Amino acid sequence: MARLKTQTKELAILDAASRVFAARPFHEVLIDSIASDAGIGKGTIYRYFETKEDLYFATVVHVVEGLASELEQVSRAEASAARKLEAIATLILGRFWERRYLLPFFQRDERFPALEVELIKRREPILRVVQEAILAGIERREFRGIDARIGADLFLGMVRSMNLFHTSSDRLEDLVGQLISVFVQGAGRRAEPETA
Amino acid sequence: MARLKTQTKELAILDAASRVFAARPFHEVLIDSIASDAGIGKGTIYRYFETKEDLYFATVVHVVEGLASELEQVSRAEASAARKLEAIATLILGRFWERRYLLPFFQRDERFPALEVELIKRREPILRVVQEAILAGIERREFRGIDARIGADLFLGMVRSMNLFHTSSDRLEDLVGQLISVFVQGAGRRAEPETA
Amino acid sequence: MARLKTQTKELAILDAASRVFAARPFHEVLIDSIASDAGIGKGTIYRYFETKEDLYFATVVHVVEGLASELEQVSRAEASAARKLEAIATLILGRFWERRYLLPFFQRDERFPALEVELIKRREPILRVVQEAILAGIERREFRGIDARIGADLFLGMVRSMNLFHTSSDRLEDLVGQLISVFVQGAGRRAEPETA
Amino acid sequence: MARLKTQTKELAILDAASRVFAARPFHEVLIDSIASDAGIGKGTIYRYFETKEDLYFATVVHVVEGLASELEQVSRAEASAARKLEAIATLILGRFWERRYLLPFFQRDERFPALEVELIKRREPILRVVQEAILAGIERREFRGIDARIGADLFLGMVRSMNLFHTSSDRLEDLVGQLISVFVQGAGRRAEPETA
DNA sequence: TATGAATGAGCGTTCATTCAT
DNA sequence: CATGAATGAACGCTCATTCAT
Repeated sequence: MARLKTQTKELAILDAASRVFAARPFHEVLIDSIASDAGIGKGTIYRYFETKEDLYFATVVHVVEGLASELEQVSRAEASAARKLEAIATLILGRFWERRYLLPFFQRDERFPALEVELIKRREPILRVVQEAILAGIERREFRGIDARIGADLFLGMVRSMNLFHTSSDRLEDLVGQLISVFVQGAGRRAEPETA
Repeated sequence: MARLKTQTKELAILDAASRVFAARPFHEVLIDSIASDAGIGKGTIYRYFETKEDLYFATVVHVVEGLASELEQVSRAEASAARKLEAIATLILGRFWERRYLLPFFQRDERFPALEVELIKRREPILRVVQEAILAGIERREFRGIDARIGADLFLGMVRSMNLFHTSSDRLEDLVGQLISVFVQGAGRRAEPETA
Repeated sequence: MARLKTQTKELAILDAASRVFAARPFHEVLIDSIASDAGIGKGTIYRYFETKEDLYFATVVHVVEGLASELEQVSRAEASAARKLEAIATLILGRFWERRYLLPFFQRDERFPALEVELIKRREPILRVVQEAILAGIERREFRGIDARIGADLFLGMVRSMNLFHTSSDRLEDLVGQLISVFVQGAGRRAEPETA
Repeated sequence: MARLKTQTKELAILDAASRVFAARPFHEVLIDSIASDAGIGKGTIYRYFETKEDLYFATVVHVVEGLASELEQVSRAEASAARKLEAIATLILGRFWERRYLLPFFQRDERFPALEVELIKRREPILRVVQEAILAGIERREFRGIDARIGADLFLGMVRSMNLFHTSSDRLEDLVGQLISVFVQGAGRRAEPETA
């Protein structure tokens, strides 16, 4: 049970950290804020994480892993590529709708060159789920043969944009609908005329 | 001439600031670095800008305005919507290919809630150029009737992704090609009927 | 038996503390180190000693008393003053040969003005043994009539120097020999008359 | 003149530091205390010294060098060995009569193993002056052939004792007199009887 | 006007002490 | 009684900002 308690407190810290880091950039986050958000003393954080940077890194990993495992459920479902991507976008945006800052977690972060490689590795699972959805779409002849890595980056770039720039009147489903529509059909008109 | 000198020095500071802010997040940038990059004394910066935040804001405005005026050239050219968007993406990525950090300038930045509105207003010109290209495309019946504001956000999100995640082996033209191809035609296959 | 147990644990703490305090200055000693050296929990120390300073003080007293009782044996023995001082130096240096830090215990320590008086009182027994040896020497007309208090301070100062600056190639007996020789005969040559 | 100003401020800091470090052990000295003793802001100290440890080391060097150069004057004077040692003791004790803590500067300080070697090297000049006085005494047949290194350590150990344990009623000259008397003639009686 | 030395508020981190188990 | 997880006061160091020159 001590084990459980420890796990619990570490998780409480990570949850608090993910809330606080989500709201402000690294250097504006005070360890004190995280401690008080977690409802614990500042020193306690240092029982679980050696430095502020370690905590930041652990938080990114925590958040990304949580998201990745949810995304993998989606990925395993039987559905068309478009439906899968729709589910992915909905899930990511739903999770971060009110926390615009955390998304930088999924961006390159050159602040910590030493962690850069590791962060990119952690971003992989999410990128991979998108890539797999695209590849499955290509195999099922729903998608044409685009580069899946670049396609996934483009897709996630659109998701990030929707996260950063949605206004209070925007509805999640609408934005996802537009996003999927552009990603799948493109903005261009069908070339019907040319068949005439 | 004094006027000119002043202008010149202010510009020198803004140029230095745009280089330095482009390389690191706000809080890691030292006023000293900007001063020495500009080849002037640290105190001089405070003759032109009241605080570090003011300088940051002025730098964003400076960079965005420079880019916006270049983009407006593109916008006025006679070309298909796809070509215009291609030129826009090429211009933005070319300008920031080696400076991954500056792009956050075009993102919402909740660090300065007081400046938020102003920053969004400054981002407008760029967004507008993209929106106009899309609207022109719709008018010319090259594009279908998508929401131009959302379409522009999606487009810029893809551009941002290419900026953040390109590797050293990626070539600018290829990435732009893929981006335009996805944005215009989508990832989906043409509807079967037309092959009949 | 509970009494014995308590005594035992208190002694275990004091022994651990004397080892740890001997190795580093007060502020670099962690209560944790003492606890783990004693093989007990950190909280336990606080059952026996109110604060770190109290423990430090008790440790000095403990060490000094242990040394003093050994020195008193020497003092009671029937021997020349020179032999007694030799035995005293040998005993002190032997005990601290490998622990250069504990000797500050025998120095004035202005860190704790409140304890200063008490510490000086605790240092007394050692000083007294040396003083008594000197006084006995004077009485036995082996020594001339020097001030015994100052003489004892000078003697202990030499002992301290040998402790602080001996190198790995120095042998204890040699250093003690030189020390006694200087203290008893001085560095000066015998007065010429005796050569006549 | 800027050069002079800089020198002046650095010296002011070193002087303040030597006062403050002389009064308390390293870990009890606050950078703030040194700054306010020097009458400057805390940050200023960091313009001249990288860390607290660097400042400590520089202070030791500063004090020792100041003392060493004074001592070398003594050393070059034409006088008997006893007179030279008397002058040395008077000079050291006079300088530290009211600052008991600084003497640890001349002791081994295992706190900074990295600096240990360097500190011992800095202590050299002082030790050397004493050694040279002893060697000169031997050559002039005022002293017998004792080991000069050990003799110098013993001598400085006595000086240190006088510094640490003098009381308010002690007079400097008396203590120095006793010290020299013991070091030169020893505590032992002349062996007159045996000449009889 | 331009400079850069000086400043001190502010934050990450440590560790003696407490107290629930 | 014994423990060690939790605590927060305290301090070294940084860096935006000021101001004497």
